[in-house]
Amino acid sequence: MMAMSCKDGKMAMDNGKYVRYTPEQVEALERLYHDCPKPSSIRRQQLIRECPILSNIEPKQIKVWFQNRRCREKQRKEASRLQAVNRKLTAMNKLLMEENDRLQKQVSQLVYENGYFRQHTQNTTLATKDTSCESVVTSGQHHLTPQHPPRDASPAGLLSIAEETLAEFLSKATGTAVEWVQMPGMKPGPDSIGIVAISHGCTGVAARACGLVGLEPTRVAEILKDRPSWFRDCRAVDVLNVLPTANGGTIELLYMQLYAPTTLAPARDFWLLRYTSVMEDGSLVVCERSLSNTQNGPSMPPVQNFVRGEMLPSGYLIRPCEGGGSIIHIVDHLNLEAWSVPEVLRPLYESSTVLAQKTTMAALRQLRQIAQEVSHSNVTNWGRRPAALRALSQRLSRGFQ
Amino acid sequence: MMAMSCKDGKMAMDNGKYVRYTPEQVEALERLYHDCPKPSSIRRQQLIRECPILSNIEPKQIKVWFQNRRCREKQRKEASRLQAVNRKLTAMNKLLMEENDRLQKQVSQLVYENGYFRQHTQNTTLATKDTSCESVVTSGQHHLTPQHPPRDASPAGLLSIAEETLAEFLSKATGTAVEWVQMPGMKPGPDSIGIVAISHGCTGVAARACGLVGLEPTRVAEILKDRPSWFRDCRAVDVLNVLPTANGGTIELLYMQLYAPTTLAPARDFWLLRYTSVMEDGSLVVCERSLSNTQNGPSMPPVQNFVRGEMLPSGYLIRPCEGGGSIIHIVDHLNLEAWSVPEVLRPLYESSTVLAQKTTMAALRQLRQIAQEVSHSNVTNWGRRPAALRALSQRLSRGFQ
DNA sequence: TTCTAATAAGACGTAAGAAG
DNA sequence: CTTCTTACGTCTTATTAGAA
Repeated sequence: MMAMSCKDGKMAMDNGKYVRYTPEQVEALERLYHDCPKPSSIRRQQLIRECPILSNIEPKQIKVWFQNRRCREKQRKEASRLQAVNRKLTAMNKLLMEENDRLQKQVSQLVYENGYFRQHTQNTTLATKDTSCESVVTSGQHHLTPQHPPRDASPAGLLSIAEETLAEFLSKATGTAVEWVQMPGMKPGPDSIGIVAISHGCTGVAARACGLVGLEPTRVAEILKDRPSWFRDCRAVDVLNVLPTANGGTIELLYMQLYAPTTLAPARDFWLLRYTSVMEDGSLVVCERSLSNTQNGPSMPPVQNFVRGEMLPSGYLIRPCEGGGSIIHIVDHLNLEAWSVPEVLRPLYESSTVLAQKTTMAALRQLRQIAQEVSHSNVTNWGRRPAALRALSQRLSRGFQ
Repeated sequence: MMAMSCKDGKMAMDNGKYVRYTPEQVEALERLYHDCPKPSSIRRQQLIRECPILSNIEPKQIKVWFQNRRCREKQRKEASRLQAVNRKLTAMNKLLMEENDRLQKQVSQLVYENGYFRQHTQNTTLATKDTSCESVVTSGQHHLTPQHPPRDASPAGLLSIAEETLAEFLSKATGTAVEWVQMPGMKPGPDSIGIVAISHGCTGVAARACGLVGLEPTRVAEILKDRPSWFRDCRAVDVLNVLPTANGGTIELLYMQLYAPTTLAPARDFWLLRYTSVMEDGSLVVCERSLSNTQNGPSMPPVQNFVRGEMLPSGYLIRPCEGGGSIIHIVDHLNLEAWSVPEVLRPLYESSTVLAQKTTMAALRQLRQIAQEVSHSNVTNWGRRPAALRALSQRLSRGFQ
């Protein structure tokens, strides 16, 4: 009986032992595999007859050997393919980063040279030509704002402002509406926080950043909208009104207060419209701008001890990445009304670099940190659910045998 | 006796059958694994006692289960890690390419605006200021050439010219010595041949490209030096002299003939110095320039039916990539003496775009094609040697048992 | 012809032996 | 122990013979 049960075990070998094939056998099998990795059952029998070294291996074992061999090759091939792709992408990345760096240098050089030209041209007699040229360059923000019908606080009026804000934000984030120059000391790199640039020669101070984050777009928007949690100068953000739009977006009216950088100057407050929407390609956009009387939009009375600051179209463009994560573009563009502080303090209010460090990069840092926490907590209890689920499905398919 | 042989077979199971553990058992084991993936043998015995569902599994099996489980996790983790890296690199690539595109647009805009300013400034009274500014911008090539002691055809003289050529080539390839603008219709992308740019507002015509190639640097240099094999307009390249340099490089004196694009114009020939050298970082550089009387260098008499063309510092920078392959930068910079052809034909000699398409991109295409052929021939006889070698080593280690 | 059940073959995951 | 290998159970899919 025990003997029978042993044979039932289907080891199907003469001596009932687990054997490894001899190197000669393996070599013969490898050779055959090289010629034909997928022999039919007839071909396999033929092989056994033709090759004396394989004659003591059963047909079933041959079949299994070929199966396993194919499986091994597949696994190895996939792994090496992935590594090759990885190497190529890494190299491409390096090349692109260097090219980026070169372009940034070129841009900086051209922008400063340009500024020089412009400055000297203004002092001379090229007034008419100059305007025509400038309108080509600073295309976006200049001629979008003015010529609109009067707008009020009605939904239609707000939506009009919102859409305009969106367009202007995007042209700064991904277009050439602002002459961005490389942020001093910020080279793009795999370990850097992202690509950061600051404005040159536009009104107010502006900073721009883009980077990758391992979080879903909605989560990113959530985090970034909660400005007090990552922007240390942000004292409060109050949502005064929420207005859904027809296209599934949301318009909010916000009141925001920032701390003053020193006690010698009054703090700033802002009266903002925030527009959150989803674009056709699935990108999430959150953009903001100040509402002011000059636009014929709704207005907000001044608040004591606060100087009303202006936010020019700014925001976050959050694009989903295939395979999780997001590509994020941030633009911060403020006019901090430097005239209202003593002259020695004005650089604090007129420095794009300061804005980039305190706001734009702080946002990226916050996102990076949260993404890291999430990924770490994921790693610890990883690989547990799948097995349990599989076990359950097996149990179900067997009817709880 | 048969029963004994079955036990000898070490299947070590009650009924001698290959069994898979029940879903309940797997679930229990997974839970234990989650708490402690590497239990000691004492701990394992304890587990069997504590967990009634595992009581019919032998201690040895438990040990094996944990071993296999650890192995599986390791494999899975490695695979998912690779994939995650891949996703991240892909996203980073996308971001960098978009940023690149934006920067290229910005550069084009600035360069044209600049040209406009420069043109109009020259017509007015800013002569003194203008020079100071221009020297900042077109830094490299302008003020490197003139002030040198007279040089002759001696090794020292040639080396001096070669080193200068190298420096000027590099400043065009990786620096901002030339105002490169995006080649019309050439967007960088994963499927594109590389990043291609053409010159704006420098003497002669110039094109620049960079890209990745799956070939070793020495092989790349070999291919690129064999210009007639890939540059259809190249009629002949003769090496007249070869001179090794102290730093392991090579200086060659070449005579090159190009076909004329039409029969209405005479062909061009070139009298070139080519300098091949290895940089400290392992990069291979092949750079060339024309030798002409004006430099006090060696000279070459004119050839009948040929118009002597001028090659400004040009060349190939070939940097090895970790994991095989190369990053390649190409600069082609010619002065084709357009004055010598009828006016209607001059655009042919003055178009950087034509140069880029016929020379610079042709080089990249040739490399790409050869790399592809190599990789294909590799794939066909792949995975054969390792197995045979392994089998041999096994046989050796066993002493041909 | 089309549908269905039986069969075969392969992919995938995993238990356990072998070698280092 | 880890890594590789042999062998097997399970599930899926392609093929085919027989029935509607």
